Amino acid sequence: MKTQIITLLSQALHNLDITFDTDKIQVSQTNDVKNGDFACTIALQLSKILQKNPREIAENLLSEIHTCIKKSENTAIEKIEIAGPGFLNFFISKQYYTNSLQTFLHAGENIGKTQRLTNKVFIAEHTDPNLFKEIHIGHVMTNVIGESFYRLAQFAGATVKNVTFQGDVGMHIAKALWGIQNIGEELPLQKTPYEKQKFLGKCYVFGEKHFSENINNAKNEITQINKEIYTIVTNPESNPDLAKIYTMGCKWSLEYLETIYEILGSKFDHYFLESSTFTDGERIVKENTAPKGKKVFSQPEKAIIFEGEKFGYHTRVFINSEGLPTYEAKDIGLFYKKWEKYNPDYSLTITGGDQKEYFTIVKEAAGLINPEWKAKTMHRAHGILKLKTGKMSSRTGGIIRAQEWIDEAKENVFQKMESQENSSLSDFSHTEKTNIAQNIAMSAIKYSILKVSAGKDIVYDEKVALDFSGNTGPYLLYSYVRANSILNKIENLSDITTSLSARNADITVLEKKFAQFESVLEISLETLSSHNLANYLYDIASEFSSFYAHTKIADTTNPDYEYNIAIISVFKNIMKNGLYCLGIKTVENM
RNA sequence: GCUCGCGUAGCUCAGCUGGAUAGAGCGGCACCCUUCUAAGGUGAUGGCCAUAGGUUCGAAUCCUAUCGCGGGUACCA
Repeated sequence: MKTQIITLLSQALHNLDITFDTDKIQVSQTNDVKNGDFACTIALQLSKILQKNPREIAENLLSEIHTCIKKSENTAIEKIEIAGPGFLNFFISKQYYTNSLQTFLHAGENIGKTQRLTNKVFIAEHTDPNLFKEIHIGHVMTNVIGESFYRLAQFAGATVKNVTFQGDVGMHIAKALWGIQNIGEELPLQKTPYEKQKFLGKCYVFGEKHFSENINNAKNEITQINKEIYTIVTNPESNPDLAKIYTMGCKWSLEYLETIYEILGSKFDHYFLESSTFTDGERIVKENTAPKGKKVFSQPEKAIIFEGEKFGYHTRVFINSEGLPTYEAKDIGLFYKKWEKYNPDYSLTITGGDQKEYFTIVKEAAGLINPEWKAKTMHRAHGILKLKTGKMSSRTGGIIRAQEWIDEAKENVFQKMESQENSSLSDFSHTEKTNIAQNIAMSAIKYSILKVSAGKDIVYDEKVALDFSGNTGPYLLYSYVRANSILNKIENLSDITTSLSARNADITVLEKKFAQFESVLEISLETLSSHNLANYLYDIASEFSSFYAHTKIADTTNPDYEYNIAIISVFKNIMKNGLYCLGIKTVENM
């Protein structure tokens, strides 16, 4: 409809011999019924250029628009008014809304899916845990944001690849290995994957503490272990004892990670490991180091560096003075691997905000090696999930484990479910209720992350996990459950909604918002801001709740019965697909 | 120091390619279950949009400066 109005306006402008760039015509959907359905500021924009009173311009435009409408036999626009300083307010006919509702209904469960990125390969890299270390709430944040973009790209028709880059070599591993050797505790061989992971995390913290405070010569020993790890991955025989605990630890971590990915709802197409990228990274960096090669990097002393100052950034080390590749070189290796494996059109990486400049610099260097790497890579830095005490760090052990956060939320939801009166869940088994509780808890966690614009810090306090009313994930799920519950009671649903006649009562705000769904999905992906989608879904859930409270929907005596059912049906599909794009799984009962 | 980002209601945040009276949620106040799930709905209250200038018919939005907070700043990731 918006484009129709713009076409109409540009036609009218043309007829009046006014030159104005069509792209600059501003038409927006209004929030207040009295301002019509769409408003245009064209007369205000023109007043500067034409040196005329905006209302006068609006009058002239209006009569020309009417002429154009008559010629084109356009019936969708019912009325146009001039308001305020010179707004043109367009009122749309009921029949138009009936037709579009019918279209949305026809789209069914595919509503929101487009072909925009067909034949494009889109990689989403996120979560990026370090083996041996604990998975904390910061990882959840990266995961939730990344998963959302993965799904948005999927809805846009792209060939999507969900990947993660796991750190299995480097100082953190050395610290953990040293910790295992020196902590003086028995290995939890018979324990659960979670207990094993906790043990590894504890060893890491132990090693880190001894390293940073250099207790018992730990610094030298750990540095030595770090060097050996790089050898072990290609030749385990170089240090069989160390290789044994290294392999064991990696296995434990990977096993546990699978369980947490399962809970988070992420399925990865590929797991990149640092151990398999550092060789390529190292090679490529050396090939491009002055005096030979492309001279991307230089080696003024022992370390190989990238002089970022030339690009307005700062210098970063790619291969350290020990001759070992840093994370920077591993990332170069990752660029290489991604292109070798997928040759993506879009390669998105999600990290914390503290890596914003780091990533920009590595991307800059990568672009000098292969321009495509830079051109097709996007980076979304998100804020830090902070404790009130400050930035959380797994180095110091001051972390909140992802598992604990989720378990706590799940337990809270379960309690809430049990305390509900008139619960529809009374016949459900404990397992079924637990599953529902988990979905609701995850919706609360995911939505609390996605509803604010990525890039901003989230200050975590206990309430985040406890908050289930208002602008929250459970509120959205609840609206879905209520809509679903109504539709389940309708027997001949498809018969009712095949051919609608115009609504007798006024057009609802809810159905006006349906038309925005597709563009919200598009904007969310293009601007890498899922909070647009999150806020949109809250908006329609809120409209739905109000509609629900004021209208008896399943009332067959209501002349708008069929129309109302159609609205609810479309709402349900939009909510389901919208939540899917946020990585939130719907529940049928709660 | 340099550099990037942020500062909107008591709290947490939307709104920022300039447009009609700056919007939500939470908390507090007053109502609503003889209607499909009250994890809900309705109403009232709550704002020098950090500060000071500038551009403009029009600024929370753009520009400049100041203050406050945070990230980054050579061998961590």
